[in-house]
Amino acid sequence: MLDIKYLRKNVLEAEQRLQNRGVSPDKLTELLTLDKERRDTIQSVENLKADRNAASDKIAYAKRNKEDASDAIAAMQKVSAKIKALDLRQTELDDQVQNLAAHFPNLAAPDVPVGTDEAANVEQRVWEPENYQSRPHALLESPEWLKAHYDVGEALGILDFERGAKVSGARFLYYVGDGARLERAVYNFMLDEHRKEGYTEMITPIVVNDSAMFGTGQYPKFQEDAYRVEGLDQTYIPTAEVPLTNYYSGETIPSDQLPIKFTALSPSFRKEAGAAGKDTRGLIRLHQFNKVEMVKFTKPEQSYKELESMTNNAENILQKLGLPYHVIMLSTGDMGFSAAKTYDVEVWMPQQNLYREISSVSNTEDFQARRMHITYRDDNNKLQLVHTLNGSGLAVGRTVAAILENYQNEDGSVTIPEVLQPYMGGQEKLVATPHY
RNA sequence: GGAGAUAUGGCACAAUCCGGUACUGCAACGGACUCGAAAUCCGUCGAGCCGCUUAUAGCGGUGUGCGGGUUCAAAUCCCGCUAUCUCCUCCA
Repeated sequence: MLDIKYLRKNVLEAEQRLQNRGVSPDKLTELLTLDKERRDTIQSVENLKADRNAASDKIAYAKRNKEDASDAIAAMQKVSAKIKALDLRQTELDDQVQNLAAHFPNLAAPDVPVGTDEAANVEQRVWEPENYQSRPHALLESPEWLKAHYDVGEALGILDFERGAKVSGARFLYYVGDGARLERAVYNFMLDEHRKEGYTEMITPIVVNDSAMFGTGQYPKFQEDAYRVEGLDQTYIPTAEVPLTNYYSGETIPSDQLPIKFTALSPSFRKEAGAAGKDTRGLIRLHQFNKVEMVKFTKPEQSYKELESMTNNAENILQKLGLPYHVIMLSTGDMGFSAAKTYDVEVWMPQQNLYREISSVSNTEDFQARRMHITYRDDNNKLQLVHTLNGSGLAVGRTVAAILENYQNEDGSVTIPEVLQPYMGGQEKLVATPHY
């Protein structure tokens, strides 16, 4: 949620910044008009209430002295009727202002490139392992035997998309045998790495209420992509960002505890409405996938430093796994609803010959904190909104996909990245196993 | 799932039956005493949110778990909801 006082006082600047995020200036005018009417109504009703409070005192005083107060009561009956009508009007206007404001995306930080889509994104840096040139995957033209991760997985008998579709539907799968073991190794490795960086590990509810979904900005605008429990005020989380960030909703965090860092593995559920036909095969786009998430609560002055370090925490995982990647800064048109600034980390997929998003790290500044009412006390003991950040660290399924493509061998086997071998009982390779 | 109870400031509580300025204590803050501190004494203290204005402040509104209703007036009466506790039932 944006600060309506800021919008009121900086109309021209706000119009421009909103336009950068694809919001027409008309919307702002509409909001501010409603807001003005709302404030006028408040003033009228508050004057009446002040009168009524004074009159009520007099009535109470008269009654205590056994005096007649029926004239005053009759007069107040009329005033109260007026107050009731105005209160009703004010509630309507409050709702309208809130509903409208709830659909405004966050404003972008000043250094975010302005653009309408991903074409305006700006590459920040590229990384690949030192010995990467020695592997065939780095060749500009992939060798013929190089397979897509889903073909590797199916040939090894460790990914079963068919049975996933049979039992659940499209975009669901079973991991089988070493596949399940590899997935488990990957997320255990990620959680251990984040723990070393000072993140507190959490296991969260994976069903949350509407107010939590509103708090992080999924609701009210993006309900069609969510798995909502029918007839209940509950939704299967699209990301652990929701329960992790809402952990402190409505609370004041003691300022000496900031910054606070959480990490959690959770399944993520997405309907992928509007993505029909995209990435229909493999682990890239599923209705249910595992993700290790990172969340931070910080003071405003430290949030951008923490954004950089959170991005580095995501990169660290890929570096230790030896997977090539690059980091891009998203443009104003490509960022998510709640973000003020976002870095995407994209991993190299040699068979597709392109980078795929494997992590998205955002600073939402006080946008989510204002929706959730998460505050701290500053040096003057005044309540201020915290800044919240979130990032994937990383999408587990996509990491498995990247390993299968980057570490596959000509004989169809897959070498297990060294850092994962201790998590797989010392196993060094995935080879085809008899299957069920 | 069934029955009962509870929800009031940072904390602990009173007022609820029978509607009329939300009591008191602790904590906190300011001051006195003291070389200093403790103790003691005096004073202040409804957080947050909203609006207005002469804007580091002042005034007003709101505010007794949440949402409604009745009333000139609701912590108090009525309806709905949520959470917590106890017991029963069930269960991993």
